[in-house]
Amino acid sequence: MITLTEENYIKAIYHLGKYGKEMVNTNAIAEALDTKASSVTDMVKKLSEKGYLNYKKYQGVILTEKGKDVAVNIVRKHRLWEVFLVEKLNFTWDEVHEVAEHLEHIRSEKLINELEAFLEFPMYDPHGDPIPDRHGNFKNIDKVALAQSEVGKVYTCVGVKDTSSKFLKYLDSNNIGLGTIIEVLYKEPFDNSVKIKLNAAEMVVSQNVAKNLFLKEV
Amino acid sequence: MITLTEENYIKAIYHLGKYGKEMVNTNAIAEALDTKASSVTDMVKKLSEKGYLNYKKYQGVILTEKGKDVAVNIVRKHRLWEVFLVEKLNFTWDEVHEVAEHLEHIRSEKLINELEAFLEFPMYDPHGDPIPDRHGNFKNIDKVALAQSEVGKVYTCVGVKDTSSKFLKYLDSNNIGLGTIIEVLYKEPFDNSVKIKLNAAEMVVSQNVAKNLFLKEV
DNA sequence: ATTTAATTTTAGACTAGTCTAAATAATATT
DNA sequence: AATATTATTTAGACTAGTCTAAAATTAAAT
Ligand SMILES: [Mn+2]
Ligand SMILES: [Mn+2]
Ligand SMILES: [Mn+2]
Ligand SMILES: [Mn+2]
Repeated sequence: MITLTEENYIKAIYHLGKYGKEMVNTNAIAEALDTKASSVTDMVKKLSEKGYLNYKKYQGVILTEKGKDVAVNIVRKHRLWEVFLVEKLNFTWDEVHEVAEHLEHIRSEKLINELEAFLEFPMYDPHGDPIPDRHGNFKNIDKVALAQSEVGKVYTCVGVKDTSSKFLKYLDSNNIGLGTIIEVLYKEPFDNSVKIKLNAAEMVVSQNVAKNLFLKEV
Repeated sequence: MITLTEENYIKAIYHLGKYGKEMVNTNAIAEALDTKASSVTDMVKKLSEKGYLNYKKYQGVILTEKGKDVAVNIVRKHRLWEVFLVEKLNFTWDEVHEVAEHLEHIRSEKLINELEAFLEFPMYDPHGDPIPDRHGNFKNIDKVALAQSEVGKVYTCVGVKDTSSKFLKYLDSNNIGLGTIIEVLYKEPFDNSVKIKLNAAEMVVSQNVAKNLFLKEV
């Protein structure tokens, strides 16, 4: 039996370690889950004993295959619920995360597979993140942050890194969303801000924004 | 803050006490929640302190208005999710209860109100039970158990008392469901079994079945 | 190579919820 | 009315998860 709390730890470790590929240290987990480092130490010991990850004292943890399977399954549920909320229940992309955080823990194979079919097997969630299929397979779209884009080229917005309500509302208020066409006009070396063209208008976004907006060449 | 466990206790007490109108004793709660009487005592003390019910030692508990509000809201969520599972996700009426038991605890006003609208404001759940509106109002249909029906009259099946998978599958295998027309042919005094006519065929059902099937005169 | 700082772990305590076993109260039976 | 039975509560212990404060380890800076 796996608990809701254990699932949250495993998912956090999965994301912090780039899909479970890198080691993750204690403080990073504590930060992500808004808890204390000592609590994390206790939990990773337990998760290690249960076979979800490998733990070396003072070194950090890395997910096992078993741990990655759990993580991917939760991510799958999280993203499918997000699609449901936006497509069927009139949620906006800045409202879904909090609710999906709870729905992702509902345990029913039939529920999630039927939900997926009901939504007609969506490939991406409302933030542009890929949705794993029932076998845990998914492909990452090759995308580049606006901060790493090239001046003069034209891109489509395909995702966001920061999924906080604040950031998403900022994008909304500037008419930036998935599918928006963006031309990179100029990069200011002084503060790394970027001048872009969208909907025939020009605007300047900060480095912070440029780092959290993912694009794909058209 | 109210916990998931507290919600389950309050809902159980609500059902055991006929919509929170009657006192409920410790053992009944323990039985319903598959827990021990001593655990119940601890919990009702806490729920009493939190104002969800009135507790008198050795006497039992009865829900306060605050407690009833919580209960009705959980029942609302439970039944709306059941409708969703049957109407949209191809669940059968014997599969929904277990999953709804978890979904009912997801806390989001917007979620449940949008879900209700998405389902086009259903009046009844898949077992014929009424769904409270967002203000907690609902009306009980006037129904009678097959065991209390009158010989010679014709009824429609409008609900079930026992919602266990076993009972519902029994009904399925005999082609009895909500809306089924049933004529009461004969009541056997010896064992209180009932002979009925449905779909032009005759069959005999046990007292146990007769007590758990709700009908309405046509 | 020491000292300092940052990170991580341990030790001990706390809450929520549960259990068993013993004690108490209420009810039923003689 | 006294006794036996049942229902309920108390006492003490346990697990999951968390915290603070102190100890131990690792990494950084002299
Ligand atoms: Mn979560
Ligand atoms: Mn998302
Ligand atoms: Mn429940
Ligand atoms: Mn139901």
